Amino acid sequence: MRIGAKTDYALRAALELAAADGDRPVKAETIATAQGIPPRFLEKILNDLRRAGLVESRRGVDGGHLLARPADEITVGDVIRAIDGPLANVAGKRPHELHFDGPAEKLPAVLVVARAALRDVLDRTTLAEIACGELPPAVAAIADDPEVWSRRG
Amino acid sequence: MRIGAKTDYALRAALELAAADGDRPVKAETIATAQGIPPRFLEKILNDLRRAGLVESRRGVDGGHLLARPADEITVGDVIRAIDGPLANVAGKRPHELHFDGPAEKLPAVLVVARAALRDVLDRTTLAEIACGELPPAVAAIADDPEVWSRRG
DNA sequence: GTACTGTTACTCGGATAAACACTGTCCGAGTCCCCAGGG
DNA sequence: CCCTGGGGACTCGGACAGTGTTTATCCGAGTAACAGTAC
Repeated sequence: MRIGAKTDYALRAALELAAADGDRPVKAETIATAQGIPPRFLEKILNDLRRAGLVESRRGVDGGHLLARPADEITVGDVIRAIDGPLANVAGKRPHELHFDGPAEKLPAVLVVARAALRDVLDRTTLAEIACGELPPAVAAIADDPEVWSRRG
Repeated sequence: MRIGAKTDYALRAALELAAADGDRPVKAETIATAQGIPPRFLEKILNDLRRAGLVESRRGVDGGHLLARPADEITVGDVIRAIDGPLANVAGKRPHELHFDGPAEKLPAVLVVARAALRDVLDRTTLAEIACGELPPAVAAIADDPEVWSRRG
């Protein structure tokens, strides 16, 4: 699970929009200073999110950006996919498209299960839940286990 | 979860070693032709695996490579970490090292849980289990669900 | 009052670029085993 | 039978290169709201 700076920025920007969720759009620069994101780069990112249908933009005075859907209908997985493409890929292919011979035959199955495990977390948690600090019960239960935080990565 | 060609090669090479697990080493080129891996590149990969302590090598006639530990004590996660570094990183840091202010405060918790979910699959499944086609029950149960294979990823 | 025009503030989209990672190749050097040959 | 030397087979390690990705930056163009102005 490699998450680049761009995707990280996108997630935090989306959360900033989720928190400010009124009718009034939020300016790119407001988000940039709030989260310490390079302003010009952030514009590009918001563009990507807009093209993915997650964000809407308004030009002109008092313009800015706002979420295209309610914050409780957008998941972390949605944002990651908008920036990075599919959650899991192996050498450029999706895990379920792989075909190996010999002892590696069952390897794709393991990777597919790993992808499912990721989805189970990332597609279950919405921006609204993170923004107001109340994670889904299944996620919060694991996050409360200190073991999960300390061990090697 | 982005897995590059190199990590993919490493996994398949390790499985090839797991399957041939006798005392006699396997030549790099044998593995390369069996799995369709560029031979020179594979040598580099086997070197990385050796430096990570997963593989041992013997030079000379009848030399080659073999697993440093029994195949049922090496997990998929071990191989991925040997090639790629930590399973999860966000903008170059480990998920549990992140600190955000404002609405993104709980984001690291979600990512840590996602990492734990990945580990739960990748650190549970050993090379031996894949090589002989018998996945751990918890993994096999999910892999048998056709839903997991078809949906977007 | 209405229509027109200009200003301002912000987004949109593409061009540009440095740094880095990925994928793969090449080659010389090191090392081990086996066999041959001599004592 | 033992010892020694050579050759073949294979790994070791690093240098090198082409390509693509990441992480930005910059700038001109588009556009919406608002204010001011002429009729």
